Amino acid sequence: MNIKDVAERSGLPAKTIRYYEEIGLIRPLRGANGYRAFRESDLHKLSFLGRARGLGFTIEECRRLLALYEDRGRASADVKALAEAHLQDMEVKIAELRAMQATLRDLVDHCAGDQRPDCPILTGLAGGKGKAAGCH
Amino acid sequence: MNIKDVAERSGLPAKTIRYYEEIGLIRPLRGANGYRAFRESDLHKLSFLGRARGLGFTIEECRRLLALYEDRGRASADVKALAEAHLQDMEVKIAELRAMQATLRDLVDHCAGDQRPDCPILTGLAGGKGKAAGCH
DNA sequence: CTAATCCTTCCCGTCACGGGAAGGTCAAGC
DNA sequence: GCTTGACCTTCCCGTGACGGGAAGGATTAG
Repeated sequence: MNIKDVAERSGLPAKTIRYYEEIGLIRPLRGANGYRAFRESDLHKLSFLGRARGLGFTIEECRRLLALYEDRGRASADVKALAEAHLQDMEVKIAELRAMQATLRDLVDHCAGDQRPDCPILTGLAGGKGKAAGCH
Repeated sequence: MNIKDVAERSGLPAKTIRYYEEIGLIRPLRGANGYRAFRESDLHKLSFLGRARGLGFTIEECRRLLALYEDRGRASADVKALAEAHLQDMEVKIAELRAMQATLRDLVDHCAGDQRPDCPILTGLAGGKGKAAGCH
């Protein structure tokens, strides 16, 4: 299989696949012409990576997941720990976003949104009376 | 005021302040020694930027917000539109995170998390039976 | 033979800075 | 006057996870 075939079948852009090889996530063979020659196992790994990335795992987390996936002697506890840590990361990010949202929504709700220049959003950002800061 | 003073007073790192000057968000004066000489108005802008960044606005959004802030003839509708667009962006991001969370949580809940190698998380990522993809 | 479509590597750009080197300046203490 | 230490300056590289595009070789269809 050439790169375009695995790209289509895995749903990943060719650029991404080359990048994954560059950082050592996959090691496709090479044909006599210098072209990458992907095996089914490479395609399989790429699909795995695509799904893991789609769930928000970082590349380094994906690397560990892939290592666990290939390690027949793994303990499912290790996989679960990795996944739960990631769930926790997402929880934190959501909380941050929600906090920012709440603050901004409050400012927005007090803004007339008309042709006049008076704007509680701007005075809030300028450190006016409202509680505007987004300290984490 | 030298950079360290504005850094302390604005809560922004000196590196960030230099960066903001480099991209034209602020234009502090320069002393004879080449040092940046910050006015109160510069400090004020930096605090504004710090709060806007704290609410998750991108640098370019901050640039527009600052321009609106300095434009006495602005319409509050323009500010509100910018803020509401950002609220919408956050809404989308939260929804994405929640979707990923839900999928991963489902996989995690079916994982024993013990010393055995069988792991629904890995089989899910490998494209097994479960619904694992995180297509957006 | 040509044209189109692949493939390769290489390098720069993204976003919002952080780290650190090399070197100039300033204020305090001796 | 001299040193010490805390400042300041610019410059360049690194981050994460790729995307865009150039320059050039390979393959395939007609």
